[in-house]
Amino acid sequence: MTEPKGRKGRETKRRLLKAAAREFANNGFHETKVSTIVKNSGLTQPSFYLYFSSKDAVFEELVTSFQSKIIKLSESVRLEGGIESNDIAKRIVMIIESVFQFLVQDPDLTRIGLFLSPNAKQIRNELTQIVKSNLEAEQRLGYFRYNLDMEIVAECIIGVIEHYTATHLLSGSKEPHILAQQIVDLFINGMLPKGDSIKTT
Amino acid sequence: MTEPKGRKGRETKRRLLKAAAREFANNGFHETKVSTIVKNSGLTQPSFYLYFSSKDAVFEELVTSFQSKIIKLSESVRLEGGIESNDIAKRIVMIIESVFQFLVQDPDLTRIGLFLSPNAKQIRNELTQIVKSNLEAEQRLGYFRYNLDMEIVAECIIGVIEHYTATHLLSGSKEPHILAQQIVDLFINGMLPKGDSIKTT
Amino acid sequence: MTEPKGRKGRETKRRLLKAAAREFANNGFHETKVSTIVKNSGLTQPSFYLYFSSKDAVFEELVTSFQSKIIKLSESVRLEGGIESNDIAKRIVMIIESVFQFLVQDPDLTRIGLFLSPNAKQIRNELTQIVKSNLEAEQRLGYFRYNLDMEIVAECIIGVIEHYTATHLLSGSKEPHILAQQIVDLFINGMLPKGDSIKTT
Amino acid sequence: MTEPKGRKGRETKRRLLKAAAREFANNGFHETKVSTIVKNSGLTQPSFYLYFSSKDAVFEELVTSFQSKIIKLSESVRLEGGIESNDIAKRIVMIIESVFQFLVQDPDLTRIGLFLSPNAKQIRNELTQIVKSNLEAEQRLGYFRYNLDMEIVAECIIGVIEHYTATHLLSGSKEPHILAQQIVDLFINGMLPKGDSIKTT
DNA sequence: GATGAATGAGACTTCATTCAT
DNA sequence: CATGAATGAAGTCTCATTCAT
Repeated sequence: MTEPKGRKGRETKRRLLKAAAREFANNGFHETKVSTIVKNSGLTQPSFYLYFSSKDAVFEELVTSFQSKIIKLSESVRLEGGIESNDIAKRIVMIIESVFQFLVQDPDLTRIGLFLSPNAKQIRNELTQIVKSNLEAEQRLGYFRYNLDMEIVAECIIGVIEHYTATHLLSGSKEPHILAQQIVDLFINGMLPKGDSIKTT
Repeated sequence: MTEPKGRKGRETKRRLLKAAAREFANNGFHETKVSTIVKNSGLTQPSFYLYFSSKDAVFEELVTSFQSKIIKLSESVRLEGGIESNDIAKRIVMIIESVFQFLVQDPDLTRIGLFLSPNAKQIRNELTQIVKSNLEAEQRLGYFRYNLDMEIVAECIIGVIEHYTATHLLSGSKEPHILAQQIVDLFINGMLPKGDSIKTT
Repeated sequence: MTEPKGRKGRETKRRLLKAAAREFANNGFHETKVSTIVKNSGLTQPSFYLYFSSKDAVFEELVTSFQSKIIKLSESVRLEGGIESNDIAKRIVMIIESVFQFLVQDPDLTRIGLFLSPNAKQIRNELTQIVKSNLEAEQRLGYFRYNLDMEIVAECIIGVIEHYTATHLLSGSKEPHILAQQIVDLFINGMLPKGDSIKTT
Repeated sequence: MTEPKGRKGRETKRRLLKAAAREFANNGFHETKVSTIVKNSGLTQPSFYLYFSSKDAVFEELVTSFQSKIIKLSESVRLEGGIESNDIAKRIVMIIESVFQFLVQDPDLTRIGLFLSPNAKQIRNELTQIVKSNLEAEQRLGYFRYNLDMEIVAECIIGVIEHYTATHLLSGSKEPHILAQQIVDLFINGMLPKGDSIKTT
């Protein structure tokens, strides 16, 4: 609750956060018991309340941490946009890969921020908007079909990212880089054999 | 716990299931209390245990119900596949639309079966496999690029379906038919202007 | 929390209220444990919460009960005023005695309502106002010195009542009737030998 | 726990006592937390235990302090009694006023010693005895009605003092001197118009 | 088929107090 | 003289579940 002042306190708090993240990610908010968290941190229950005002508070702190990290990520992505390579596909691959890299880096936190948090919806929304505005800029430059609604595209990409994160990424059964390439190939080139095109309306 | 024999019993059980579904869908498993379910059904707690052996049991029953319905759906989809028109895009649109229609039909049940259930992962897997095998059949017929890994495509489609279901479908803010068209257009034709093609590896 | 519906429930609630009153009266709010209350009622803790939403709630219910009883008392006192005997002193004795009788009737409740409740101050205030307005009426009829501030008198009487209630009445070491007589004698006739009078300002 | 030796130590202890008194007076014993006391003293919890062996100990120390001060007061009152004027009413006014003055001087301590302490009853008893023996002496000198039980009178006076202390004195809404005059007037002269006298038994 | 009443088990949280520095 | 960190003990409350009618 009061921020720890010495090295030992900071260390203890980190341990608690880590243990909490693991429990939340594995068992969800309600199945996670404070007693388990402290046991896994080698502490007793009152110590927990030395660092967090409640069980909700740790959860919140983890969510906030995820949120602020993801904001940093999206900013850095935007920056790289400036040095933009002339190969549009490669650029998108890189972006998606870096998103995957970020998400896979701390799987517990990702599961909490992206799937467990009540804010999750809002976080996804923000991500969608970022992707959308990026895509629209590129669409205006002629890289993409002019008649494509980039909102839809953005939603689809986010959906795919969510899905893969939940199913293959956090479990480590797919490589971020390869995955990004395959997804982008699909979205960029579509499913038809080369040269074909179909009207769907 | 034993199946109700009389008409009144069946009716009561249905009321309980409905109330339970609403609570689970809105608040999740743990936030849902048996006391609330029975209150909303105009019953008392012991009555609840006349029809279900536990809170877990109702939840399970709802999940199972969703699961069996979705199996029926996928079978009917496969059947229609046999009689189908030669326009591949339209066919896919129809399939996806019918999935959306199914999911939107009972939003509470969908949220439970698709997002809340611990089986959700497995259910999604099954769906993915069905989609994949369908797509592969069509790929062999030359409808799709031969070098496309249909596992990837299937996963992406499922991801998109999940995402839209969670964000726009259950809330009623998008029409299943239009949505299906837009998604399929993207997947079929890709994002590039007509005629272009890009190597992503 | 929900009012008991059957005879057994009402009986149980009464038992809880009684046990609670005894504990509160003897040990104060904080030293009183719900666990003790239920033990003394032959129940388990959850049963307590079947009848009261919290520990605060029982306390409040007891205070309210005291408060409403005292209001009834003061009304009945006012009524008796109508049949007013022509002996003013006797009338006052009777009133004070009936107050003592009331307070001594349920000592636990009295201790709670008069000394432990955060409302106690307010309750005393109300009592003071009632006494004061009664006295003023009698003052206007010429029974009392015209230059006496009846607010002061009322406060003194209430103070004395409180004091005796706390020290001798609830412990049973003084008889209400005799006590009332002695107090009234003092207030009415003062301390001086007959005929004397002293200026105090 | 051991008495502080240095100047700084004594100063710190005084700060703790003061903070403790304020908390106890405002919130009662149980609502008062050691953590709050030390916070308001700009100290940490272990420091508290450097000066007091427990929470009970500080409280006790405050009560004892009040008690010893009140003993000094009653002694000084007795002394002044010896040198006193022959105007009995004025003398009593002065005594009561000096009691009020004393009580109002440190309101926190008064609230603790007179109302919060478990010893309060005993303290009041002692006070009552002192007042009683004083009054009896004066009664023997013929100042007061011979048939008046001075125990009763003493109890009443103490009751009134308590009441006014709790309601108007500590809050500052009445002046000690004026209050004392009005009370004494009532007790000395009674409520009847001059010359009247009533039998109450 | 239904209900009023009761409970076992366990979760979160608080607080006075101490350890080690 | 003082502090950052830690803990034992205990209390309030909740909830799924069952008993007895």
